[in-house]
Formats: sequence, C-alpha cells, structure tokens
Amino acid sequence: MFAAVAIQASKLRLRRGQTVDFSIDDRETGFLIRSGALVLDLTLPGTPRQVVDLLLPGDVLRSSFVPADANARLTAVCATEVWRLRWSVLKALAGDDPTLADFLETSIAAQMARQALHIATIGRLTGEQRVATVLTDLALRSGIPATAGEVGFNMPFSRRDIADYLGLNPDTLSRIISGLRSQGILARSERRRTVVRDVRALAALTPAAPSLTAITDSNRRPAVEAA
Amino acid sequence: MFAAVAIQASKLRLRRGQTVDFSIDDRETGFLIRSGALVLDLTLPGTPRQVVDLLLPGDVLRSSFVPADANARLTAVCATEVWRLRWSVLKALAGDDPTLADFLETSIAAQMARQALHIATIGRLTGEQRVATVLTDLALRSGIPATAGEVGFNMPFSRRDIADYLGLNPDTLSRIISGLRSQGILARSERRRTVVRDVRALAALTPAAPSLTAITDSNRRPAVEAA
DNA sequence: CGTGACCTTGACATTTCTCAATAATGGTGG
DNA sequence: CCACCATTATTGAGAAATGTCAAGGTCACG
Repeated sequence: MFAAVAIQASKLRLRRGQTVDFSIDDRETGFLIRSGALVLDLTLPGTPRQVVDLLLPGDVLRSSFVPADANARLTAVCATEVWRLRWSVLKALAGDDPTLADFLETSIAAQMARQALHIATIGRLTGEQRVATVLTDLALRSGIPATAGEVGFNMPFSRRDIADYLGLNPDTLSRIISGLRSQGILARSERRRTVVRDVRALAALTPAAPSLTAITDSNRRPAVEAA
Repeated sequence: MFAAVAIQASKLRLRRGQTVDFSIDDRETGFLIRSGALVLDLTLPGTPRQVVDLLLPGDVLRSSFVPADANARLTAVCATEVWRLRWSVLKALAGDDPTLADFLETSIAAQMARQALHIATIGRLTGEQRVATVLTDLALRSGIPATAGEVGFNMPFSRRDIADYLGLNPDTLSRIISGLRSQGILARSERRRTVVRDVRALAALTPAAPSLTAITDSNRRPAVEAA
C-alpha cells in the first residue's frame, strides 16, 4: 500500500543509536515509521533530557511538530526503517489518494491524543501508575497475546529511555519494575523483551487504560480498512 | 479576515466557567479561539485533573486531538468568543483559501511544538522553573510591554488552573509565586492580572525561554501576513 | 455587610531524587 | 569460544522537593 509514497520517499535504514536530521535543506519534512522504533527527545539546557514520544511502525512525524531552537533529536533504538520525504510532496500525494490522506490524519490525531494523555500521565500519576501506563500502551501497540492474560512484546527501549519518557529517573524506574515483578505482574524476561504476566492487573494499575485502548482502536481501524 | 469562515461558523459567546461540547452530533469539529481564554483539561479516574492546554486567541482546536473515552472538558475562564464548525467544512474552506490553510497548519504546528515543550516542562523542570515557563509563555503570547523590562498581561486563569497545567498543586504554586514576588520578579498585582517586573530575570529562570520565543515568533509571522 | 470562592502560609508526611556500590549483560578482539 | 570491558540495570541509605492538611486572610458579589 501507499505505492506512490514508496516511490517518492527516501528509505532510511537505521541502526541502533543512529539519529536522523529533522529536515532536508530546511524544508518541512515528513517521516513514516515502517519498522523498528525511535525516540523523539528534547533536552532543555541544564536539565535531563525528556523523551517526548516513542515512535512505532505506523506513526507519522512532521518536522514542524518539533520545537525549533530546542535541542531535539530523533534516534533509532533498534534496526529501523523510516521513509522520509518533503511534507509538501506527502501532502500532494495525499491530495490524490484519500486513503493516504485519511491515514495521515488519523495517525496524527491519534498521536496528538496520545500526547495529551502523556501530559496527564507525567503531570498527575505516581511513579507506579506511570510505568503501568507506558507498559500498557506498548502492550496495546506492539504486543502479541500469548497464553491467557499474558502478553509479550519487544522492548527496544532502554531503562533510561523509558525513565526519560515518564519524567522519572532510571533508579526509581528500576525499583518500580522490580516491584511489579515481585507482584507477579511482570515476568523476569530476557533483555529487550517484556512479558506481562497479568494484563488485567497491569491495566488496573493505570487510570489511563480505557483511553489508551480507545486511541489504539481508533488508530488501528482505518489502517486496517486501508490495507 | 477569513470572511468565509465567519459565515459558516457558529459563534459561541461563553461566560466564565462555561464548558463546550467537543463535537456537534459526533462529527469532527474545529474551534477557532477569537477572544478570551479557555482551558482544555483531562481527568483520569482517581487522579487530579490535568490541564493539557491553555487556549488563547489565534489558537485552533480539533476535536480528534482530544483523547476519546477520557473525561475531557473545554472550559472558558473568562468572557470568550469561539467559532465552531465541522472540521470537514473548515477543511473545504481551507482548500479554497491558501491563507486559511496556512494559518491552520501553522497554528496547529505551533501548538504541537508547544505541547512537546509542555511535556518537557512537566517532566523535567522544578516547580520554580515550571512557573517561570508558563509565565514567560503567557507574557510572550498575550503580554503588552509597559516600561523597560516590565510586562503586564491578563491572567484569567486561576491558581488551580495554572497548578493543574503544571502538574503542581495549588499550595506549592502559591509558595513559588510568593517567592518570585519577594525576589522582585513579579509585582504584587491586582486579581486576574499579572505584572512581570523583570522579564529578563524571569526568562533566566526557565530553560525553555529560547524555544518559547521561537515558537511564538514562527506562529505570529504568518498570522500577521494573513492580516 | 455577609457569604463563598480563591489565595496564602505553616507544619508535617510522602515521594522521588541523588549518590554510591554492586551485579548483569552484550559486544569485541584474542 | 572465551575473557574482558563498557554499558546498562539493580539496590540501599540519606537528601531534597513536593504534597497534604489545616488555619486564616482577601476579594468580589449579592
């Protein structure tokens, strides 16, 4: 699908740790995440970095959504494929293809909504609630249900990435994850992978669970229709 | 300007405390803030509310940017005029009027960037830095420079609104503001108004000052061209 | 004037951060 | 294939920031 985009876009194949420039010769740029994962982060002078968004396949990023004059970066956290093209080109293609236009609109709206939820998460939830929120989000977006109540997903993000996403520090995050393990909610799994033993119990820890489900569904539906 | 929009939109005149529904019969809706101010808030079950955005004249809100299935509200904090219309109608008008299209794109991009900065503010700044950030933001967006180094602006938002925006509680916010007053940075001003005695000192307290300036400029330029 | 909403301030409780030590992991070169 | 090293993760103890609760003050409006 999106054959026209595939022709126009330059396909970036990134390795873990590689960063991407936000614009091609100062023009507004669009990015489509095809596989892998990236973090979008922002570092205000004199403060620890803040991860603004975790980008997964299907997400769309537009360079003007990133604050100018801020120390922002887009970094792959594992082998990742990103399609990059001028925003004006993408817009023109969307003009000819309502399916593409709809995909872009829906994806951006879902991210905006997720952003609002992220603000509420950072601003109002306790550490444990924040961690439950991001794990639930990842489980919904990239999880594959295994046996009853159990979900496993790749966890390309480091502790530091997740801590910076949640506005916690890595030590605190580590303590919270240990706590979830001893409660039997998380399994002691291999590196770069997370296994949720008890999805319901995890969801019960975060007040954002219903909203996350709603956003994921609304984003997935049109994407499926488009396929 | 935007005469076509003026014809199509329903003009809502809101009093302080009035809330607005996000959609007209479940269709996606656009809101243009013409005067006054509103807060967009989100309350996750069992947690204090979080103000996601402070909306001022020139801002644009789209209903799909608000998480579904969340307890979200849009509330006027003073006498406010909002133009409301179906998003599909607004999009059609933008199709005929590049100036309008540009205004919408720029305004939404500025808000998205501001949102990213808001995340960094809540996630990584201390209480005092957060307060300095929001005051700087408001001074840039709605302030009128008085004498040298001094800026005054209306402050329609209550302590609670600002505290909920910053993820602090009102007591802590009050203490911080008292501190800024005793440092001579803020004046002891009348209710619903804030006077910044020393803009440079205030800006020096927030690591986000350069980014806020950049966003405000980039948002203002096209709006002026459009006028 | 009286009432209710909003704001300020103090004392104390709680959470999270900081710093430091230790353990686990994964990649690299012999 | 194994040993080594750099990075990442875990955990404890104490420090600092923010939250909670309660009392009192101020302001706008009827």
